[in-house]
Amino acid sequence: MDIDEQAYLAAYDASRYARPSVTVDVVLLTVRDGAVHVLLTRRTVQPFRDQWSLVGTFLDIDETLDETAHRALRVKAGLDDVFVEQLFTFGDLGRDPRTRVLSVAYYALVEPARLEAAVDARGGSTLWLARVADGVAVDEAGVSVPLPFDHATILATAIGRIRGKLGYSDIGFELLGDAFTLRDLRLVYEAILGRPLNKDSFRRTILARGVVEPTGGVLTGVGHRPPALYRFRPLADGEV
Amino acid sequence: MDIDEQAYLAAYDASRYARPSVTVDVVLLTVRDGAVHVLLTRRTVQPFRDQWSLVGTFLDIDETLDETAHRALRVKAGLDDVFVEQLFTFGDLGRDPRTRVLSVAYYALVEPARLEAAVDARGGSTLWLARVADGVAVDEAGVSVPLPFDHATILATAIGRIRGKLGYSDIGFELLGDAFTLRDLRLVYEAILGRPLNKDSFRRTILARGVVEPTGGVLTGVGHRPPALYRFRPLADGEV
DNA sequence: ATAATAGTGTCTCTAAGACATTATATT
DNA sequence: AATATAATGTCTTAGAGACACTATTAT
Repeated sequence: MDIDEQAYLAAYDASRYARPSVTVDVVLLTVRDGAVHVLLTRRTVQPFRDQWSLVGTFLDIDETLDETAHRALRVKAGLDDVFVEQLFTFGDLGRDPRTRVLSVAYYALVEPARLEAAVDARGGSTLWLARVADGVAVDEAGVSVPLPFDHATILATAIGRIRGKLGYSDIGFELLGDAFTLRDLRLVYEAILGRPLNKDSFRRTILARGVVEPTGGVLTGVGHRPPALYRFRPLADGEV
Repeated sequence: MDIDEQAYLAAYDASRYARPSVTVDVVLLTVRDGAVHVLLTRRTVQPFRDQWSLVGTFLDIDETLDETAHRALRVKAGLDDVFVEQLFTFGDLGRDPRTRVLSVAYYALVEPARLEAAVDARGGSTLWLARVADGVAVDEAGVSVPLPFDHATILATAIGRIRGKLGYSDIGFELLGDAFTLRDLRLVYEAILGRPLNKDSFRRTILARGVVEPTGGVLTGVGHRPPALYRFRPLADGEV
């Protein structure tokens, strides 16, 4: 860095350019009872006060985007150590009635037990694990839930993204606990894809990929032949 | 919207929250001579003055992110009507020495003839169509070119993304003109994937997908049997 | 014993790789 | 005529769907 550049940086005034506000909104998903669910939080402030919305917060000036996503989950849902991945940045002009606000959207995947515990801890009036049908949040009666801002678009985008990533990544395992049956795994896949999968091919394909290994245990008390339990085994670099 | 909400919005002060600066940086790619190339522009201002960088600009407060990407291409490279798609938003703390700057990165794909015309129009001292090897911009001697900010990461991310999208989208056709041979198309795929493809399977797979149709013409003057010319045929909705 | 799902084995079908063969231009 | 690539056809191989059959538990 030369003298010119040092002088330039010292004199730099960030307010010369108009700057938008930036939020991070997180689509926190799980699969329960064969259906995708999204964690919604009731807004306590204007605008859209009392409406159910995605978990989000304004970006702090000294934290990375990933850190903002984790902070939103920690503060708004009491969750730590959640798998998150950046989804898309939404920047349409009218998307926030207050002012120009960009939303850097993330999706997060977590096993249902942890989400249910989070909802129980905060109480059902502030958190709600809503079912998602065809990319739309719906209530118990199957009626679609209106979401503020462009959160409906963000949710639908997240569903589309993880649907696509399911085939070539290991994100499906984020939605399961430490031990699971191949049936559990298949139900997760079917819920996300929204269609049934061939039971036999699924077993063969998953086992052939080598991404799961038997724990040695079986699941008993199910009224039929006990299925073997598996755990996720991340493939070593370069391993087939 | 109720009275409370109207009053709230009227009184809203965006400066309450710290706001980052936001740029849009575009990875403008093409395939020429069997290799991926990226359009770089020489920086005329601090920081990193005179270094080659991606095409980018600060977000205007009243334009969408897509519009900013198109404006960057128009102003910095003289290109209109280019295919662009959002890539990822980069927000690490130290990525810009001036202040906190988010970069919403895009990639753009265009046929080589248009890019060469753009470089010729502006002159080689401001624009450079650099070859990309293994996700890294290199000069004529194959030596890697240092890029400012985290532009090297952005470029590598773009290459990875289009590599993945090649299999399940039609982005490959953005890199070709109106009429092309199946060989041209295969060379584009091979350049992006960085590996040779089976010639026969490629022909069969592409034709079976039905995304190209013969123009009726052939390419002559090639010293061997003239190959048929094809054009891109976007599939109708629901069409296999 | 019955019901229900787990798990194995086999056949078929489809798509891709390998390779041989014919076609048609330039030189 | 020689050469180079286009284009077609056939054989093989790998993986997924379909389905039959056996295994093992709870009730």
